Amino acid sequence: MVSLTEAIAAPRRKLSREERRLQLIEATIAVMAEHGYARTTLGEVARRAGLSHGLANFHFESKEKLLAATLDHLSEEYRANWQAALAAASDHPADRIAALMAADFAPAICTPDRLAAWCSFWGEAQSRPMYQDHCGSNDQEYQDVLERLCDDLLSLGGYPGHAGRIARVLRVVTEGVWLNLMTMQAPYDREEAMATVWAAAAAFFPRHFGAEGRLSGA
Amino acid sequence: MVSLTEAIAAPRRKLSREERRLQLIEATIAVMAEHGYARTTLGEVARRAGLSHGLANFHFESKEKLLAATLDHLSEEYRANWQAALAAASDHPADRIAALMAADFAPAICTPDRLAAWCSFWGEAQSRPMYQDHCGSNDQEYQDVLERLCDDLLSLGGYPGHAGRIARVLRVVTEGVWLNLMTMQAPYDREEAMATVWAAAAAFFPRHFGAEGRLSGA
DNA sequence: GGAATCTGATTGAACTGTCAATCAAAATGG
DNA sequence: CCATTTTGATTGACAGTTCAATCAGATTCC
Repeated sequence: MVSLTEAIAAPRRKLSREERRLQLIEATIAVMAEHGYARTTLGEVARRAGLSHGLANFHFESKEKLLAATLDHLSEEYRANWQAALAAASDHPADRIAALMAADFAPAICTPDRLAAWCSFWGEAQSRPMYQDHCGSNDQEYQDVLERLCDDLLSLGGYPGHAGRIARVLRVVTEGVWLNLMTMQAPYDREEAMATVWAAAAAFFPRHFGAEGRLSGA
Repeated sequence: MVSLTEAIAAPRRKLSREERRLQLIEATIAVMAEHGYARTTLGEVARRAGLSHGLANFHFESKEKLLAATLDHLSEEYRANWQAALAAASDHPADRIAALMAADFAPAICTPDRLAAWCSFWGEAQSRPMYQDHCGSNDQEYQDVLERLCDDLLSLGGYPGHAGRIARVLRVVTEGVWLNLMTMQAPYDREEAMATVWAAAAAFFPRHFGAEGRLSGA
């Protein structure tokens, strides 16, 4: 017999396949951030999600596939975020570059949990082939888009320089800042992190970027 | 003194404390690079060194202390490398900055094994307090030195900009490039890696740096 | 009722840390 | 200069723990 209160208080025991998978993936991100890759166990993930550990195997077949799905989730989320930012930006290459760089620090993307999870996947040799399978093409696409935009802005602004290398610098500055946010005892805040990437952009494109980001008066 | 043949044919079963510790540390770096932090076991380290796993505990008390000693070793080696490079450079801040940046790509430091080991320590949440204890002050010292040099060069060259942020950009570019070398399927070579950091330096200090590094005609 | 979902006990493998025995080298003594 | 003793490095077996994966059975949904 199911009472009304019971039905309200207790969420459906049975969630849809996708909802349950997502719940386990989010728990995996949280556990990875707290305990690290090495100590991310199915038991801990299940406990965090309030489920039994057998369920993780039921939905993902193996721990390895759960981790792969987690990486896929992060990768897709990241890609959707920068593509949405690009879609909302104007046609001017400087605006598009600014949108791309700011997107990496969007509150939904740049959370301690997610940064830590990314770092775990980068750092763990064991996960490297998986990373390349799941993220290699996304990373390449991002790099290609950014390089093309840098090339356009170099022409438009009459700047000297090598588009590929400038794009790579802008890219690794973001990754490096992310790494700083993870490894430093007392990291600087989001504000200062963005000021750092704007400093890099301003160095290459001084008439289009300043310490606060995109210069509108150009 | 042991005879020459003896030294070559049969390595002494008994090495000095320091030699044995170093041997185990080097084996740890190799195993971390190959199997990752999560699958770095005392047994595997010992096997790599041709010793029994009990010996690792005998010399380091615990796995955790072996990993801490390994991080210490990497950290000291890194620090000695950049300090030696600085000592060999002229007084001109641009020369000193160039020396510092080139030092990170010295063949002794920038090996696949060592890069992978660094990435493992960065990525593993579990090792983060240890990293801060053992490397926090070294990282800070490097950053302070670099910032001071950037400040000097800004004044000397009459460049605009914020020394702290420029120093941070130069620093994270190197770290980001290191990360690229680890995570990319087909990474660019050392030559291109250095060209990338020179592009960053040239963006901030265009009269002192070019695509090939330090400009001598300034 | 039957399929899909979920639980928790169980199994077997792998790992860390411990310890008593062993052994090579150094120290000591004759 | 050789024999004996001592030292401490080294081994390998063992105990205790943790974990991934399995599975039989319970529960829930349609």
